Amino acid sequence: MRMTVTIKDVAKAANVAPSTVSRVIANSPRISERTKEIVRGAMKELGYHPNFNARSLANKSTNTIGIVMPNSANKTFQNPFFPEVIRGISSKAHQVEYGLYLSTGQSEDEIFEEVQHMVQGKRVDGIILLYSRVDDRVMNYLYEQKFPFTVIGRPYDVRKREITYVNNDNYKASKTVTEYLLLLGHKNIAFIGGNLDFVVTVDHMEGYRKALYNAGIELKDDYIVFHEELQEGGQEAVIDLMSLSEPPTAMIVADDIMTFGVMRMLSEMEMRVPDDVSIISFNNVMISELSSPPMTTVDIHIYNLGYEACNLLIDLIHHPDTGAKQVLIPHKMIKRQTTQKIIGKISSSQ
Amino acid sequence: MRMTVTIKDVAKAANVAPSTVSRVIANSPRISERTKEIVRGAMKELGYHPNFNARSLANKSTNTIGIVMPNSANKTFQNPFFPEVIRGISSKAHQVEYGLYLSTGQSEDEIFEEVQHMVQGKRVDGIILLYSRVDDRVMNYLYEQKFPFTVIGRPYDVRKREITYVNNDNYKASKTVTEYLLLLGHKNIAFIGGNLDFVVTVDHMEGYRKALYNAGIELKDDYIVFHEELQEGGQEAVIDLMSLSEPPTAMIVADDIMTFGVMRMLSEMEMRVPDDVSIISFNNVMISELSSPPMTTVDIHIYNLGYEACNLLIDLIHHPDTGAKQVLIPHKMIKRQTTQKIIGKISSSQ
DNA sequence: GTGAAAGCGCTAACAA
DNA sequence: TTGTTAGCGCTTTCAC
Repeated sequence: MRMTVTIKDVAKAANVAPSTVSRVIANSPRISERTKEIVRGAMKELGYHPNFNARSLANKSTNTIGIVMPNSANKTFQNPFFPEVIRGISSKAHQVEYGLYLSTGQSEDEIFEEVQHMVQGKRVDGIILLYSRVDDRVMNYLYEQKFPFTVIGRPYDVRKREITYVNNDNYKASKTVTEYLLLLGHKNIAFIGGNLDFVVTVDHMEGYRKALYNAGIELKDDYIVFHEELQEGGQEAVIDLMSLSEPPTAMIVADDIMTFGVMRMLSEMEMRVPDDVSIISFNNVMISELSSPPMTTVDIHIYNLGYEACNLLIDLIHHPDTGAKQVLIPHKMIKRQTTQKIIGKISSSQ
Repeated sequence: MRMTVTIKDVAKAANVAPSTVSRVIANSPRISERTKEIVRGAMKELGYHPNFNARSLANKSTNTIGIVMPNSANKTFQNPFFPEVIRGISSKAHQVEYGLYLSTGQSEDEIFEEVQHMVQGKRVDGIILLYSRVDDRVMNYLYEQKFPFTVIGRPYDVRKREITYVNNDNYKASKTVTEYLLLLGHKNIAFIGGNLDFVVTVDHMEGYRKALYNAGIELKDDYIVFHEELQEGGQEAVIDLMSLSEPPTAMIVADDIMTFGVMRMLSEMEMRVPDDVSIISFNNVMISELSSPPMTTVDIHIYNLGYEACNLLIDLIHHPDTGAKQVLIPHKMIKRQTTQKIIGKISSSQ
């Protein structure tokens, strides 16, 4: 294999000093156009490419950002949500010529250790957390280290204003969606949430409660279920809910993929959607429109979440001393065909 | 912010030479347990973490592998296939303490340029290509550079044996699936393939042709359609196919996600699956079992594809001079409920 | 506008 | 078993 060509080789070939070559790479204005051309010529001729690690070492900056995903041991990760956020992140990162480094840990401990390595080993300049957990160890660590990071989702605790994040107004979205169902005449509305450790689940819950409260409808514990697993979760939830003496006529589901499970189980039980049960869920991932019937869901603009998170992070890296920022990505309810007025149905009480 | 603690600081604190500390990090057997302990103590005390870039520079190895995805501009990337391969890759990578670096390019040109940077800039030790395209520029480049890389899918051309890859026997899978449909009595079998630039599509096609040929059934061009887009693609394909004077009674679909589109459109046309049309597709991504009815599909063991690709790559990096290897991941048809015997010509019974 | 030289933090010969 | 020292390839003062 041919030897690597370094800055020195180029310098020799162009008859200049290594430092000059370095300046040409950085396109320093203090170098004359003439020598720039000569040097560039030599670089081309020799097939020179700057060594990334050498630059990073001298520079103390890597031009790469770390992406930390929730523990991929469970199936959470299979959610098309992730490719889509990453697509958003990628897009911004590519614009500013930053690279992406991915966490590989499968358990919480592994991830934590990995993040420490990224940070202390100076492997990345900043980190994006693709999730927000209640009292998350990784987030706390990053915060204490004052390492640049942004979160997709909102921090649960009081440091809200000291942490840079991008989020949807999940509380509001959930509230609206509940109100919508209420307007359609539903009174027995179930809530199928994700893992309660995630802040988004908490927010969804609160929105749901508030809407029911405002409408003067009593909260039924039986109508509220949480499930971690996306596929089985949805299915189990349906079994539980439909076994109740007064089964719900509408369901709010935390995640589109879960909705597939919900609809699947419902159809197995020969319940029709939306005739027997109305459903609204969240996210609007690509395949959401491909359910039969296509699902009504809240588009949270996943791509934008990723893009903006990256944008904020880049800012933070360049200007570490400006305060933390928070960005809210607007959501939008996409009405498709899993919701319907409750008219004929006599099964409702009160 | 506190100064970074380096190997020298540790050396001083432990009263040894920097090189000794370095050897302790590498856990060299030539260092006595006693000094190892002392040094480790000092490391802990000072909160030492090795600088990744410095190591890489001195080492000429980065312990990270690059993942190159197809251009994420189009929706291909949203396929849950990708999180799942990456999960497989992650898993192996984490075992051997390798990091993952992700391509961010959106177009073919951008990706090509990026790969060059990764390779020439020594940013990664090896690369995994998550797709195999006919006559792919990136693959050709890597091949010429003799840079360690593995492909998920098979190279199209004659260099088959000189390139390390992991693949399914897509030809065979497609042939089997076609034969199965034939056995169920179907004669009008359509094929809905992906982008013909991808080798997998070619292989699927060939398997389908071969099975029909063996059965003495003439190939109808009208029954063969290709679509790039997963969602719209499936739907458009159905429109075309069902408009034929003799519409197919069975369909082989390149991808589970596409099948969702296919089923969606079919249900819109009030065609029932499997009563009116049987469907088999490929991949068995997580949500495949959540279609209504759950789809029959070929499980290609996506996770294993990723895991094995990473495994091969690590091997290649450590032993660049052993020849190229090829690994075939077995597939398995998962019979669910979208296939059925064709009994009466008129969709009947039940 | 350009060059010389001192690092960035670590590894690996070569010595001892 | 451990220390000395010369790099790895680049950036960046400080001179000129």
